[in-house]
Amino acid sequence: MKNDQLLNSTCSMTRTMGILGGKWKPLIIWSIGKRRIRFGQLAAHIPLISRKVLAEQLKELEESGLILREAFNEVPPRVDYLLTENGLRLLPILKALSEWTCSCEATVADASLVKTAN
Amino acid sequence: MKNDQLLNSTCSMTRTMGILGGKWKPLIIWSIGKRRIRFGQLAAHIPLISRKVLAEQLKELEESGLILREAFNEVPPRVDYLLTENGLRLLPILKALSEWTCSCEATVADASLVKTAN
DNA sequence: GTTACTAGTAACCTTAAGGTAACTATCATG
DNA sequence: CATGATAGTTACCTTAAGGTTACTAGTAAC
Repeated sequence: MKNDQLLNSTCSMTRTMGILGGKWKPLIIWSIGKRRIRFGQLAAHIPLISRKVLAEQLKELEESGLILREAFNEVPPRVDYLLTENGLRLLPILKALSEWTCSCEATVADASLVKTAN
Repeated sequence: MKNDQLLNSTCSMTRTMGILGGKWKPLIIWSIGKRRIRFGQLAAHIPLISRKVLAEQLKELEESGLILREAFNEVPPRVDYLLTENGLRLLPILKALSEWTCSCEATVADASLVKTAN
């Protein structure tokens, strides 16, 4: 599946998957949050993703207009990432998502308690 | 990356990606919505996904407790899918996501209007 | 009595996604 | 004067994800 096909859909949920689909982008946006953060910090914050993939995803997020990349002309290199307006507007939604996950886990935990009680 | 690693994370956003990560699951949940829907209808509703992958994703969603599968013992076979409580609670969040996408597109459209005006 | 219909599944193959290791440049420290 | 630190990138390879085709079963319509 080419991602373009998702992006060109007339269904806005399908286009959403074209922008945010995959395993990493919401997590990266959430990890950046409201602060300015360096590449290395970000990589340390999300240890499950390799630096190569992180760099790729960041480039795509920049192209989608969700993050800004600020490179300083220093050696050793320094690059900061931060969310754009559009990226920031995603944060409360991501927060709701993560709370949803926790509440789902709570229902599962309750169910297993009941099971244990039998 | 094994999906289990995401699911076992201590970070709830990472676990969220373990549950909903990928390109299809939110779209499938959104397509089911509040109704009861047959496999074939669902496939027709999301033409970009193949039936094989759709079946796989539905199975995973069922295992995650987000959808229910009701098979009728008929020939030709009939199977209905519908959201569980946990699945239903996701709908408003997905709606917010899709509205977010539309509003992002609006800002891009505005920007190109400005550009055209120059 | 052939055909179509449905909801998958299995085998097989292709493509996308991800991982690893090596490399760059230059300044600061030991 | 060698070492380490940073933010990547490239080449190369592996793994995950997805697509295609063929197949099933029993009833209904033609």
